[in-house]
Amino acid sequence: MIRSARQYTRDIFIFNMPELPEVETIRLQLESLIGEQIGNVTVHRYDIARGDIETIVGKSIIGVRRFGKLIVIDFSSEVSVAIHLKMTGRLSVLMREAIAPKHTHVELLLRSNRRLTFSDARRFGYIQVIATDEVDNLPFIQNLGKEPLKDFTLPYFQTILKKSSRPIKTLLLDQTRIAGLGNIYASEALWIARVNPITPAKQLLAKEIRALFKAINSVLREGIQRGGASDNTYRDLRGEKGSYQHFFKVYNRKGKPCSRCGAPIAMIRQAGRSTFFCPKCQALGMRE
DNA sequence: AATCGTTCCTGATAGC
DNA sequence: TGCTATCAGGAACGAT
Repeated sequence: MIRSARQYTRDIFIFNMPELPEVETIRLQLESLIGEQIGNVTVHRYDIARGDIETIVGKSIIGVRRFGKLIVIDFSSEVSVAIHLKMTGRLSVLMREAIAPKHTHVELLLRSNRRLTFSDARRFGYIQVIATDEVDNLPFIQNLGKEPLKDFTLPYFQTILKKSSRPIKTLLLDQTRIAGLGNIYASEALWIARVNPITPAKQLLAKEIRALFKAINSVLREGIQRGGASDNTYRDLRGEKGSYQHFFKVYNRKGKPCSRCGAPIAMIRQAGRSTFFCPKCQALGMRE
C-alpha cells in the first residue's frame, strides 16, 4: 500500500480524545464543585472563550450536565457554560498558586482558593457562555443523536441502521445518530460484536445488530467504570489517567494478536479515521 | 436528506 | 543536531 513517498516504519503517535466515558468521568468530578462561587476569570485566548465569559464572575455552580461529548456547567442566575474538549482539551482543578498546565487558555478562580483551568494544545476545543434556557437550542445539542445508556434503544438503532448504506464504523461515529461514541469505543464495540467495520449499515444481520447494541452499551459502561481510557493524552480533572486502555482488544493494537483468535489486528482508514479490527473473527460474513 | 471531503491545530516522529 | 513533511482526530462547513 502506498500511503506517501515516505515509508513509516514505526507506529504513528495516536492521541486519544475524550469520548463519552472520559467526558462522563470529568462531569462526575466537576459535580464536586457544585456550590463553588467564581471569584475571577482570566482569558488568555478569546477565540477559545466564546461569549462574554466574565458574566459568570460572582455566580455559583449549581449543576453539571453532559450531552454526548459536550459538558455544560450551570451557574446561578440562569447562566451556563458549554465546554467541548474535542481532541486535546483538558479541564483541571488546581490550587490557587499551582502552575497551570501548558496551553491554558481560560482560568476560573474559585472562592475556595482553587482554580478550574481549560487547556488545549490543538485549540479545537472551546468554552462558551450561554443563557441556561438557550442550552437546549445549541445546534450541537439540537442535532445530537440518542444518548447511550439513556434513550438509545434497540428499535432506534435498528431504524437508523436500516436507513444507511454507510460503513457501520462511520455511522457509529456520527454524533447526529448516536451521541458520544468516538474512535476507541466504536472499534472496541465492533470487535466484541464480531462485526466487520466496513459492513454497510443496512446489511447488518439482526443478530449482529443485537450484539452490537449490547456491545456499545457495555464498552461505554466499562469505560466509565475504569475512569476512561488514557492511551495517551487524556487526563481527568485531577490530572490522573483512566485505566480502560489496559483492556483494549483492538484499538492501537495493529499487528498484535487478537485475544480471541490470535490473528494480527489490522488497521484501515475509514472517512479519514483509523479503524482497528480483527480480520479473522470480524470477517465480512455472507450477505444476501 | 444523506453523505463525503476539507478544514482547523500542533506535538511527536522519521528521514535526511 | 537541526530542519521539515507527515499524521492524528471531533465536528463545522460546503459541496455533491
